Amino acid sequence: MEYQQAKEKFIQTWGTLGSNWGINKTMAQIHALLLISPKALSTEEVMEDLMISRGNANMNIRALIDWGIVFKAFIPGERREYFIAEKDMWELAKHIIEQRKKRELDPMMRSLGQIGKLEGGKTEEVQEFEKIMGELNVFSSKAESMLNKIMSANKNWFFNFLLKLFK
Amino acid sequence: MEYQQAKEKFIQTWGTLGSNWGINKTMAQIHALLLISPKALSTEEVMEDLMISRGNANMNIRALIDWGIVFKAFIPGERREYFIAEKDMWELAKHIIEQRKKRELDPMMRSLGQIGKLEGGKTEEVQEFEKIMGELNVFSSKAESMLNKIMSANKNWFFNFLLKLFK
DNA sequence: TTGAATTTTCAGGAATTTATGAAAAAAATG
DNA sequence: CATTTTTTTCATAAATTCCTGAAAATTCAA
Repeated sequence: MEYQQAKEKFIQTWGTLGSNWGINKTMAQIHALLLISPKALSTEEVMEDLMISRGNANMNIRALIDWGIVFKAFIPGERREYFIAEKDMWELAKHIIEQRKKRELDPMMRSLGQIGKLEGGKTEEVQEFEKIMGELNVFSSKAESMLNKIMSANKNWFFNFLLKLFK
Repeated sequence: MEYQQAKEKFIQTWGTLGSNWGINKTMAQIHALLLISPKALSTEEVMEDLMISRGNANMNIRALIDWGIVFKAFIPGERREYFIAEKDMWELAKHIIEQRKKRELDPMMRSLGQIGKLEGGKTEEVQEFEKIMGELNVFSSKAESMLNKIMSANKNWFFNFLLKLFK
């Protein structure tokens, strides 16, 4: 396959994946473009490559920066801003998971936390409700601690590797 | 808080969570309703409780069944169909993860797999592209094997519990 | 300062997704 | 079978999300 063709396929695929997971397609496509680009790109270049408007490019680049998976790159002698993506897959996954947790799961658990103890008689409905809420809490805290373990395990893989070498 | 109020809050919250993650709101709300319901509900009851149309209720209940997180319940002497949700949080998570992987991640990886070796000279772009593709592959297979381990670990928690009791 | 280059914002329009409701199909009853 | 009940389908409407482009704001260099 030819490079240009492969690149387009990747950008397209990454965009579809994003939109399936509630991330807007353009944002995911910009991310894909920066991910495979060996050098930092300007807003101008992103606009041209993906054929999107300035407003769209700007908004989505900012959003990627907010997520911590794209950074500004300072290019000496250049006035415009250039952008580059986080290329380490584990860092990338870590940031995405952290952000989504912070933005969506935490508010949800807080919202459910507000429910507190239910008044009135313990009807069958109320009992079931309280049971499910309890299980949700247990689940979410277990899942969180596991994710933390996984992420720190993979962050320290090099250290672990050294450890194994010498043990 | 009163039961009815808590129930509405939960359904609302679960619906928002779903739509953030690319699952349609009504589907998530029906799921929430069935999750906290101690008894199986009919399409009629779902429609009434969530104030949605028959078509909408039907389509989304079918989708939940497709996902393997809602089942038909046979109620003796009843003509209509009744539905009940998977209540075990780990089973629930397992099904959702499996399905999304199967429906979205696997096709993506397959699509990227089609890219194969790139023709022509190994320019800087081509090198970077191949590097990122390689890392994506490593990442996705590692992530998959970890998820499998986690899920099976939690499936066997009772066995592990017994093991600890006697060790 | 001034003015050119660059970035940001946002109202309105385009595109996509989701819901409705009535008709068709299917299933159960007798 | 014929009839009634229940489920499914799908064209169109409604709602939501996303994009554009031009104007406003900001930044920078001289």
